[in-house]
Amino acid sequence: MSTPSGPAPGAALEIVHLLRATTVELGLHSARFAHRNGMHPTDVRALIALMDARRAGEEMSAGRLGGVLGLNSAGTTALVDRLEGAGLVRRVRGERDRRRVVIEVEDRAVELGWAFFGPLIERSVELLRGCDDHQLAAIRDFLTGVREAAAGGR
Amino acid sequence: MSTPSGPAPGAALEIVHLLRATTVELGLHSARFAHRNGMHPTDVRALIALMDARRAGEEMSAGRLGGVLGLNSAGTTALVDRLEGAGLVRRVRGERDRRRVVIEVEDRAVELGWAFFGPLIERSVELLRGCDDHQLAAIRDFLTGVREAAAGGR
DNA sequence: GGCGAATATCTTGCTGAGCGAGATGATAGG
DNA sequence: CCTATCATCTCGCTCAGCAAGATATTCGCC
Repeated sequence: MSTPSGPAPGAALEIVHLLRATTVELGLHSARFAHRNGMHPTDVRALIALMDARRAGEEMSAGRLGGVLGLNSAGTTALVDRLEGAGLVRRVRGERDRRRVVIEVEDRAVELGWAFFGPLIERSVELLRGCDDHQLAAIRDFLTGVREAAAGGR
Repeated sequence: MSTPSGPAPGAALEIVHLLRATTVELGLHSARFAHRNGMHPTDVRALIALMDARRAGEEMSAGRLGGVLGLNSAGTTALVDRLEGAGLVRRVRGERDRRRVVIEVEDRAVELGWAFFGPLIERSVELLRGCDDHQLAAIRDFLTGVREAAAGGR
């Protein structure tokens, strides 16, 4: 009994382990989605980044997409070729700056993603429905803290 | 007003989004670890699986490792060749069944992993230190539920 | 005990994602 | 206009992972 506020000694480590296991499982879930649609993990990451940008109301150019995913220009071109060939995105020449190529997601990709990830999202929301403000704040603070710690590791 | 106990309408969705962002950030963190040590993402996943097995007191054979990672036998052999060449694991012929090859992690790999992931783990534990039992239970139940939902998607 | 089926790993040859270097097309500054 | 710069694409290559088959070991059956 040396921890003044900690309720159980190994409980925290157990939760850290559980977060890692959850991360792994979500990764496998994405991999299944990719495999089932003849895609690669990078393609799924690209679609997620594109949809995030769209939700934020931002344009995503080819170069920026490559930067987010850590690809060089050649790999980015090949990626967009794959996605465009699969009918999931389209290239649109930049209006203001005609050097740029803006990548837009087709509705089909959004539907595809929602059909696969929708149930998981709904289930997650349902899991949170039984929580009070105090508990939601704890979950939010924990995830935010871990995310910042992981990002802070340079 | 349709949610009887839900405290805020969009708060749940926000947390789901936050979990995904955290997952992405943890993946990037692993990728940095891999890149910094001249490894590939699969190599890191393999080391994690090996250390998990060791902590659970189980032996990890080459075939089982490949199964966990979703590789076929050829890819598994190449993976173990890489890790062995880097001095991170060693092959040990099975004692009871001499067809098997048991993969054991070298101490060096454990130290390497701890040096990189240790601070993140410690920070996570610290984040949980301020939580009471009620909040810890909420975090645990949420993560467990999401993990099961992701795994349940076949 | 010995023989054939089953099991675990390794070898060979190939496909394709991603990298480095450089070409092509578009814009801005003098 | 002419050059420097920027965004993207093309070419040639490397290497992770797959499919198929070779090799070594064990187990069941007679």
